Amino acid sequence: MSDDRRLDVLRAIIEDYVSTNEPVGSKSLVERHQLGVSPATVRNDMAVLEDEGFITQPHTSAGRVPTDKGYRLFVDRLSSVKPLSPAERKAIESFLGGAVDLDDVVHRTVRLLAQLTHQVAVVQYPSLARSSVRHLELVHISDTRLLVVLITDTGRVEQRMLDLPGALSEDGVAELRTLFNVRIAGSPLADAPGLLADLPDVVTTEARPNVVAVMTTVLETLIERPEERIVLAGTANLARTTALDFPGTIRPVLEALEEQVVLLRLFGEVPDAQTVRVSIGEENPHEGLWTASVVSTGYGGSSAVPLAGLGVLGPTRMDYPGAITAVRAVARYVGQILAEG
Amino acid sequence: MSDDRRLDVLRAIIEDYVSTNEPVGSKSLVERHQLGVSPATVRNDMAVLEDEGFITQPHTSAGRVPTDKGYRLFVDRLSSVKPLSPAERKAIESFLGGAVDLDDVVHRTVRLLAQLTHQVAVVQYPSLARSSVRHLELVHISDTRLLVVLITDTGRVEQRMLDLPGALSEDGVAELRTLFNVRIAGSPLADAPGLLADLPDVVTTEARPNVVAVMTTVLETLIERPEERIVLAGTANLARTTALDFPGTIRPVLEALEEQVVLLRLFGEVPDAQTVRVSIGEENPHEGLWTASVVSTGYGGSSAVPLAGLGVLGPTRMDYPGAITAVRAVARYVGQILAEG
DNA sequence: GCTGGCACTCATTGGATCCGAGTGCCAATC
DNA sequence: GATTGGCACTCGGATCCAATGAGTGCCAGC
Repeated sequence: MSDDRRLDVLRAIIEDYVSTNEPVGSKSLVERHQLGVSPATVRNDMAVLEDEGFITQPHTSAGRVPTDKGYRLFVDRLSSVKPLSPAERKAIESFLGGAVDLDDVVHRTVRLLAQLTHQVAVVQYPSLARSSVRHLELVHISDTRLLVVLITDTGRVEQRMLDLPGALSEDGVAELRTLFNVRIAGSPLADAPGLLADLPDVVTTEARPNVVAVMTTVLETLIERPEERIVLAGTANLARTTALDFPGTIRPVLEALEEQVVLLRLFGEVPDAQTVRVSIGEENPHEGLWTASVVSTGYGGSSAVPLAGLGVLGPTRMDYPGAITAVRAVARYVGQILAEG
Repeated sequence: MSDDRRLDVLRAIIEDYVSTNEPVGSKSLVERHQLGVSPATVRNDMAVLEDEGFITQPHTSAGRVPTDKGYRLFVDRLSSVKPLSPAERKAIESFLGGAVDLDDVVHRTVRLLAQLTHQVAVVQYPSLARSSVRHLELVHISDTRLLVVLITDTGRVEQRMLDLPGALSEDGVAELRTLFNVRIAGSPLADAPGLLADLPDVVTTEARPNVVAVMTTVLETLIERPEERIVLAGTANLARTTALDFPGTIRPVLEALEEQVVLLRLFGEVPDAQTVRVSIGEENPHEGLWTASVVSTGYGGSSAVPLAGLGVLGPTRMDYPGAITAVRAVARYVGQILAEG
């Protein structure tokens, strides 16, 4: 039964190709790995692997290159988990530990991921919808102007300036503040519309316009503005790749990375925080990313319902075990930090 | 006196080179422009221009390409201001007008600039140091926990969680809030340390630890964290450029753009909001940007002391008049919006 | 000072050739 | 039946060469 060896050959091909970035031939394969067979045998195995669609040759007289399907098999069945070195673990801990607020956490995370994996890193801000209200602050600017500040338990802060339809004193603002906080403080943002729905009915007619105005602003604030929700780092790593990785140019990839919609779809259904999802080449939803792979996972929140996603993106010729390990570890630490903060 | 015509020739060379991205020869020059002289005459002028270092030829039998020095002269003396089309003006106004808060303004601005100029756009967040305190909000989370929220007149919000050395009731928090706001609300952040310095001395001994704790946090918050202060867009435009623009690869440029330190230096001494600064090729401080040009200006604040900078970056082969116009116009609109909001 | 003419340069292009890495296949071997 | 050495074959890449032509510099004449 030589099925096992064929998989060994596939693994060897992928490892060599990832590290050398050159199509790998039967001879160099047996030289670099202890396969215990001759090049001719390996060639037979390679022919079968090619028939099955796991590898391909760029041109007749060249070595083999893994296909998307080959990487897929490698990731699913062949790659053993690569443990994090104590030094790396320490680096993650100390680098993320120094963060002072949510923005800082997110930015440190994305740069750390880019550095660990030498790929493009992508981190999504904790979703507003899945956070809870820590506090709603109303700041009296003038009698007809109010600053609405919404603070979530993940440390996110959203604010809006608001022109009131009627005048409101400092004390009036304080009343409003209590009115709102009693209802929504501590509750998930998603529940806010329901919790506030009856507000206009429980206040006096004259207070109503102001209450409605504040309520409208608060509810508007809950609507995500996708523009600001994703942060990138390490795009320069894309330029490190060669013509074999991205046919022609990295431009479509850079363009895809600038479209927030595309990035959001990468985290469309984030897996739970324990699972790392790998999306290879044409498995990706967006055409511009068909030459790339994405390793992503959820972080924060409960493990079943993560707060948001993070991950790395690179050429399909990627060190998957390394990327998976890094992504998982970073996600875990970020989750911890958010839970503490 | 043929000096004028020589400058006309330089202008023509730059215009052609910018639009065609190919070294321009004497023959095609006279074909595309009404210079009123023969190719031979133009050749003589070109020889002089080359002697003076304004143009160069990539190889002997090729046309001429402008040098950094040539672009410099073009920008300083030759380029007439390109007016904004009404459509563009309208687009700027409506696109920026829809912004709901500071983050939104900044992100819309950077994307707008990238789209208008087809270059990489860079926008710096309004500097904390040059803003004033609109309000300092202290939110009582528990008796030993406080959320400090600093809101500036530019709409920027910074927050910190704080563990108190001693217990503090809701009323105590309210007192503290007043204590601080009376002193610093409305004042420039830069003055805050001076305005708060006497605080520990005017409160009771038992209140002092808490006051000092809050004070420390507030002052820490004033220290800029450079990591979050700059936003990019349009990096995909870099990949659009050819081998002539960036020798070899765009990687050093992308790398420079990821180093916040480098970007901050681009705005090191922002010119006043009326002036647009152009930094060409090797005039740039960072080696990675020696093949690029930066068009930047200040925005917001008083025109003498702008709040921060914005600009675009691209190959030295850039449409300078267009970029200058776009940068100036966008800066003006953003300044207006910040002043209103 | 401008222009037409002309010899010269040299990157680019296309074609022809060689080289070699790598393959597929087959007969021999274990 | 799996493995292996041998061998013919393929074809991309490197090298060389000649032809091409865009563009130049220079000069004599207007």
